[in-house]
Amino acid sequence: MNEDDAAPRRQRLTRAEAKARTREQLLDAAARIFARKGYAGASVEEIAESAGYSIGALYSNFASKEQLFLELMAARGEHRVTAVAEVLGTEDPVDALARLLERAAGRDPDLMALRAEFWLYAVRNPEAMGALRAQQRRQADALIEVIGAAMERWSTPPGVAPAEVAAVVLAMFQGLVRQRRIDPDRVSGDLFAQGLRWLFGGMGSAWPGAEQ
Amino acid sequence: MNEDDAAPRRQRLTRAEAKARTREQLLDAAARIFARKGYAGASVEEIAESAGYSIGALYSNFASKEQLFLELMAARGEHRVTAVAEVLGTEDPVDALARLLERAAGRDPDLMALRAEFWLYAVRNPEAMGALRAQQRRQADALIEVIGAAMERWSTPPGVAPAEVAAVVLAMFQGLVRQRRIDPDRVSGDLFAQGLRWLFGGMGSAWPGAEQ
DNA sequence: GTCTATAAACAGATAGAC
DNA sequence: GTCTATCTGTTTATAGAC
Repeated sequence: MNEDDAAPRRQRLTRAEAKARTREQLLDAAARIFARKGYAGASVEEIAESAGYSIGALYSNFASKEQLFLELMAARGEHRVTAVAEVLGTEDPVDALARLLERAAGRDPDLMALRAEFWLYAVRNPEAMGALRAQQRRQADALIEVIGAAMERWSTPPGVAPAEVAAVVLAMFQGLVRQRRIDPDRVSGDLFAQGLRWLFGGMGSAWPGAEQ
Repeated sequence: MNEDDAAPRRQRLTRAEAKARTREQLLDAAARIFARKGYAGASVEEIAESAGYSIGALYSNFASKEQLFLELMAARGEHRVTAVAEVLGTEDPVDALARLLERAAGRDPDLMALRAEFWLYAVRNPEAMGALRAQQRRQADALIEVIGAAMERWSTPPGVAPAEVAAVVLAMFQGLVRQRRIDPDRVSGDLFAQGLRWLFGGMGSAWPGAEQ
């Protein structure tokens, strides 16, 4: 209805772009503060200040603290379209897998805390579980692709489902990262790669006493 | 100085016993509420009411909300001296191990939430990490005993440290329990036992392409 | 020892200025 | 669109009655 429709490109930013930029900055700040203080422990004032805005600006972009958190939950995980092709070119799939996940965790030190916060929130508010489930499935699917390809180009076992392997690998990884934060002396950095070797080594051989 | 010293056993409870009982009830309530609402989200009023007492009674027994939480962190984990001997008598160590941990988790549905809450608190307040570390070591040590014995009475590999195996097993278990709460359809109940079979099966065989 | 009442600080959310 | 000022409810913690 106004001239912006005819001339969307101005000197710098249109109003819509400016607002979108503000939203992104607020979401980034929210990720930071929620990770460091927790959902209940973080205040909207601190989030707004950390983004360089006021409380009013926050409420102009998000209906409530809870909706801000939910939007953050839904948005994060989109960025994690892991570089699958890169991993497949290497010789040792286990080392590559270990490096892939270590790198993903090392990129952001607050990431595991935020994930734990998401998990707790979803456990306590089941109506939000869908968002977390979608995020976990994206993560698992990316891993399934890598693992499936690695299993195929290598000493492939017959009846092993890549989806199950991916779940176990992810569980092992997340569990070890959490344990390592508590007791670094007892959980060495190589333990994940070691565990992966045990895991993949046992997939081909049958278990003595197991009929499956 | 009074007659209680001479006659500690009365009709019902001494004053000290009554206070200790109140403390225990408050700690139980705190575990419940902290697990359901989180540390910051729980109010001392709700904890006191859930225990059947008033706020005043709570502050008569604990200096602050934070000290109540810290005392809870230090106390829990004592109860978890797992029944090791029972497991060792069975034929299949993997099934036994799977049942052992599943039972430990199934006993209290709030347990994983409380553990996650402890982890987040300790990550955010490093001075409290020692208490969590002590708790994790007790848990790991109990598992090391079971695994070490199982590894010995069975197709024992030579250079595998039970402590490392225990860490990996625990990580896999905790990770799968968390994933299962998010997406039960993709993480079946048998997956943990399956993962254990892969893991132990691969410990004996060398990995193709690995020199260790 | 535990309860009631209250103090003091802080939270989430809103209204109107600019 | 964003900021300042404020309303309202809730929180931790304390003081004094019993």
